[in-house]
Amino acid sequence: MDPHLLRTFIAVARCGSFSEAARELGYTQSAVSQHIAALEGDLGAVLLQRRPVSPTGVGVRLLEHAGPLLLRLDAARADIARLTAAPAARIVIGVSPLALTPQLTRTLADIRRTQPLWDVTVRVLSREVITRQVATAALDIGLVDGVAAPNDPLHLPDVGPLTATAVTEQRPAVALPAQHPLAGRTGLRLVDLADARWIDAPDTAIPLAQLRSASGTDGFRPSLRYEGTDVRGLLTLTAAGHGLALLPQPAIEGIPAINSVPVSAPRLVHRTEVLHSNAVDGPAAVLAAALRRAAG
Amino acid sequence: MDPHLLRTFIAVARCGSFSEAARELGYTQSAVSQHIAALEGDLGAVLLQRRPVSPTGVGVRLLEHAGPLLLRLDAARADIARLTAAPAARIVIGVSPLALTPQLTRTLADIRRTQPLWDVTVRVLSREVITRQVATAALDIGLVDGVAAPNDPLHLPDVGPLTATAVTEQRPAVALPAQHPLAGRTGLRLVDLADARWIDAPDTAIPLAQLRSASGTDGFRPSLRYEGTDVRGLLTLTAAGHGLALLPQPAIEGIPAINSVPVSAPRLVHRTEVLHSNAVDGPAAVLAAALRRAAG
DNA sequence: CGTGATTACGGTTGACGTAATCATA
DNA sequence: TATGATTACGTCAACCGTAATCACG
Repeated sequence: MDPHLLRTFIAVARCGSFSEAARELGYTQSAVSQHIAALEGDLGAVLLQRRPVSPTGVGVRLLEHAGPLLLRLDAARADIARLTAAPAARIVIGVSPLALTPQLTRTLADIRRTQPLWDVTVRVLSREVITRQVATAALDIGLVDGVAAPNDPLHLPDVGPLTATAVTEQRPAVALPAQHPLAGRTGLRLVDLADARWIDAPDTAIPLAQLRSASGTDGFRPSLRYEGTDVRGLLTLTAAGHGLALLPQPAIEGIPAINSVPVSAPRLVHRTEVLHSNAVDGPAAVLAAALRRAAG
Repeated sequence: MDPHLLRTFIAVARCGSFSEAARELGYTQSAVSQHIAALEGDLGAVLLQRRPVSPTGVGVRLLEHAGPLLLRLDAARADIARLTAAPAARIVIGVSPLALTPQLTRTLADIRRTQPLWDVTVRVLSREVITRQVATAALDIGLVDGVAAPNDPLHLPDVGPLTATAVTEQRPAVALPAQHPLAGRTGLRLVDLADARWIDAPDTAIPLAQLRSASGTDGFRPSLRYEGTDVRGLLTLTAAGHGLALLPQPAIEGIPAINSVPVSAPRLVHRTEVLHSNAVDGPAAVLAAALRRAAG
C-alpha cells in the first residue's frame, strides 16, 4: 500500500485507462500495469476490471480510502514545508460565498491599511476546495460557512491539525419568492419545509444534506441543482420559483422579489469559521488572529 | 514521506532512542538512523535532537500528522481485508462504559438466542480505542456514547468511511452528592456549573472538554482525574464530594448518596451510536442491523 | 572509555523502462 | 487488425545489514 501505488490506482480509475494514467503520471504503460498488479497482489483482491477499465467493488472501497489518505499525506508535507519556509508577505484567502460578509471586508480593510505591503488575494471557492487547499497550503487562510447547532463547531472534513475559530454568527433564514404562501411568516420550522421544492446549491447556499441531518428528516430533495458560487444568481432562481434555499438572513435581505423568513426550529446558527494551519508566525497567522479578534 | 519512515520516526520519538526503536521494529540501529536521515533530508528539516533523543519543534508537528496518517493507512488495509476475507462467526463488540445500557443487553440476548453458534465477546474500552480498533478491524462493532446537540452526530475522530448510527438517546444529567446545595433542583443550566469542582473521567463519564465546547465556556476545570472505565467507582468519588460528573440520567438513578439533576440548557442529548465498517454481509453486519432496528 | 548514533560499503531486492506477447473490441 | 494490457528481462537505484568510525556523557 505504497502511496505511489495508491496515486496510480486513483489515476487509472479516474482515467479509465492504464495508458492515459501513465501519460498523466509520467510513467510508462508497463509501470502502471506493474503498480496495479503490485497493489492487487498486496491486498489479495482484483481492484479493476479490464477492457473496459473500471473499479471492482473492492476497488471502489479502496478509492474511498485512498483519496483522503493521500490528501492527509500532502497536508502533512505542506504543513512541515510551511513551518520550515520563510513566511512570505503574500496571503491568499479562500472564502466560501456566504462567508464574504461586510464584517470580513471591514477587518480586511483594517489589515490592508496597517500592512500596505502585504499582497492579499481573496479567492471565492467551495467549502471542500477551501478545506483541502488550506490543508495543502495552496491557501493561507480559509473562511468557511455552514449551519450548526449553537454551540457545535461546523462539521468540516478532517484533513489534519488545523485551527478553526468562529468569526461570525448569523441567523439562518429561508429565501422565499415574495408571492410564496409562507413568505409573510415571521418564523418557520425546518421540518415544515422538508417537502417543499428546494434548490441544491452545495457550493453557494447551505447544502441540502446539512438540512437533512439538522432536521433529522430525509426530505429536502432537490428539484434543481445549482453549480457555481454566485449568490445573486441563486436568489434569482429562487425569486422565479425554482425552489427555496437556506442562507444567512443578512445575505437575503434587501433583495427584490425575495422574502427571508428566519428558521425558528431547530435552533441553528449560520456560522463562519477561520481555518488555518497551526503555524504561529507569518502574515497569515497575524491576519487570522485579526479576524478572530474582530469577532470578539 | 514513506509510511515506513514515518513508522520508524514515531517509534524513535516514543522510545527516545534509535537502538531501542530498532529492536522494537526488527531493524538494525543503522537502518533506523538511515530512515531518520532520509526523512530529514526529504523534509529539509531536523526532526530529532540527538543525545538525548527528543523531537524538535518540526518533529512534534510531524508527529501530530504521522499518527492519524498511519492509522488511516491501517484502517484502509483492514477494511479491504474485511471485504475480502470470509465472514467469521466470531464477533467482538467494543463498548464504552455508558453505552452498555439495558436496551443493548436485551438486543444482545435476542441475538444470542437466535444465533447460538455465534461467538460473541463484549469488551469495555475507551471511546478512542474503540474507534481506532473498529477502523483497524480489531473490533467488529463499536458502541460509543457521548453528548451532542439533539440533531447533531457525535463528534468522533475521522478514521475513514465507517457507518455510525444512533441507537440510544438519554437525557444527560449531573451527578451530585445528595447533600449538595443544588441536589434538589429539577434542572440545571450547564454554564452555572462551569466553576464547580468536576472530576475529569474521559474514559467513563463525558469528557470535560466536551462540556466546554457544548457550553461555549472555558470552565469545567478538573479537580481530580479519573482513569479507567468503571462507572460505579466514579460515582463513589462523586458521592464523597470529590467533584461532579455528567452522565446519562439512567446511569445515575438509584445510586445511594447521589442525586441526578437533568441538564436543562443547552439542549443536549446523551447518545449511543453503533460504529462499524460499511461491509454488507457477515454476522457483524447482521448484529449491527439488529442494534439499529432495536433502536427504532 | 563505553554506549549509542553516524558513515562506509557491499549484497540483495525492488522499481522502472524497453520490447515482445497476449487479448479483446 | 489495431489498440491497449501483460509479461520478460535488463539496468539502476534504493534498502538494509555488517562493520568501522565518531561523539557525547
